[in-house]
Amino acid sequence: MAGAVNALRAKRNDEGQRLAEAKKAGAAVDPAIVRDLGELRDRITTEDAKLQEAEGKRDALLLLVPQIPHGTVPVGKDGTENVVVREVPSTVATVATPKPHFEIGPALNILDTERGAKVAGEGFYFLVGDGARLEMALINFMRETHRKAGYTEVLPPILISSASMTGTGQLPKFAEDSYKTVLDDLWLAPTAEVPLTNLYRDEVLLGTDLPLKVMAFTPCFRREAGGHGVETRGIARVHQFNKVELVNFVHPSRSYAQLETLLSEAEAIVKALGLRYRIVNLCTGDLPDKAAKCYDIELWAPGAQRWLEVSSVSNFEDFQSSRSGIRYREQQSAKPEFVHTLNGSGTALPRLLVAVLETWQTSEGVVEVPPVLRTFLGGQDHLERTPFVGERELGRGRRGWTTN
RNA sequence: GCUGAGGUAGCCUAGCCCGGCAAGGCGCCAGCCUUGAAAGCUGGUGGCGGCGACGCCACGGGAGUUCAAAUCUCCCCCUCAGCGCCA
Repeated sequence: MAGAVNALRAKRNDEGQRLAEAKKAGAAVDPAIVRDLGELRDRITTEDAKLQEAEGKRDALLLLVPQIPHGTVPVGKDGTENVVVREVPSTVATVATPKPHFEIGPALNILDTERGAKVAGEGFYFLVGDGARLEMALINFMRETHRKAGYTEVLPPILISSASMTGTGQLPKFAEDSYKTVLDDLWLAPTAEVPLTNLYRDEVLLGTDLPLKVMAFTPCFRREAGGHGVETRGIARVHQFNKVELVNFVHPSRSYAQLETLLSEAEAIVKALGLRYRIVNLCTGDLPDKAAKCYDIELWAPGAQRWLEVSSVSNFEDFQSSRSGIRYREQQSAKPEFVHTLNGSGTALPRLLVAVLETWQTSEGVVEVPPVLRTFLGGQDHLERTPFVGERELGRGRRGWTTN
């Protein structure tokens, strides 16, 4: 079909050229030829319209085709058949009856979900005082760790065009999972993966650029439609959270070796914090459509008695690069080929914060600061309670009316 | 947001007024030359299809006029300058 239109166009170009030359030579223009060419144009227009329509349908379908899982992905129907690759115990002595973060946080007044709901609604919260400082310390510890591992830090846009959302696979399938602005065609990034991967959209990288490692700390926004119940208690599942994201652009022949490296880079964070964690190889039934292979890092929250996913480390092969036109060329004469894109959270707050609070509590109302974070908290070795504020806190914070 | 000027190959630029195969430079690659290098010379250097000769597509994006559009018309996007607004 494409070939037929091509041939018609070839004829038009050829005849048109002859007409131009004849005209230049001063010959009279034969009206019959002009009429024939007009008819030819109309045929091209109608044939091309058919072709465009067919190609449009094909492309829309192709966007829905999932990535084929890698051979090392276990076959399974859902999350229950994921394979735990390894589990690493905490290096911190646990208290007899650890409390969940949603009790520790309010007791120290470093976490305020009630006022979060007041200001923005269900699924939003405030970190206050040392809660905010601990989160920033975690972020800065991660940024420094990854910078030393060779990452270039980026502060990206977090409002994202539809084209970029399509390039990384958020659209068309997951539109209802993201927030969209009303007056503009802009989406709130659900993850820094979107701006970071689209950094080099529609570009050809040099073979010597690879592997290219970029990271970004950003807020992330997710509607989490339908996700309510016991799992949403506290801040393990919220609409806005911070995350340090790692993205790699890799030569296809090295992407699976790089996946292991990326996993170890994300793992280094939770290990340094002394947390109990496990690595899970997602089975075919639980694997996201865009990923060819994906490891989850899950943290143990001793207070809530739950595993919390803090990182997904994935190889997308050319799923994203083909949608977003990210290619590389080995040498000038070579054709450009699609790179492989990988990404991993390195890692997501606030679940990391949850695990730190629950793991590092030493006794009633006391949370120690993990040693690796102390330089980021002015040398402080435990969290201070934030003074309670306002009438609603009477009776909790041992404050009262002024008495003079 | 307003006014004006712009968007041409990896980069820089000509062509646009006046429609008829996108010219040149830089950079890069290869070859020649050279003890080696530089310089110089020759060739190559957008995408898709084809084993290939070759063909089609491509001048920010889209629509239109025309036998024929980088060139004319309309809509949109982006960049820059000035003005306005603003953390």
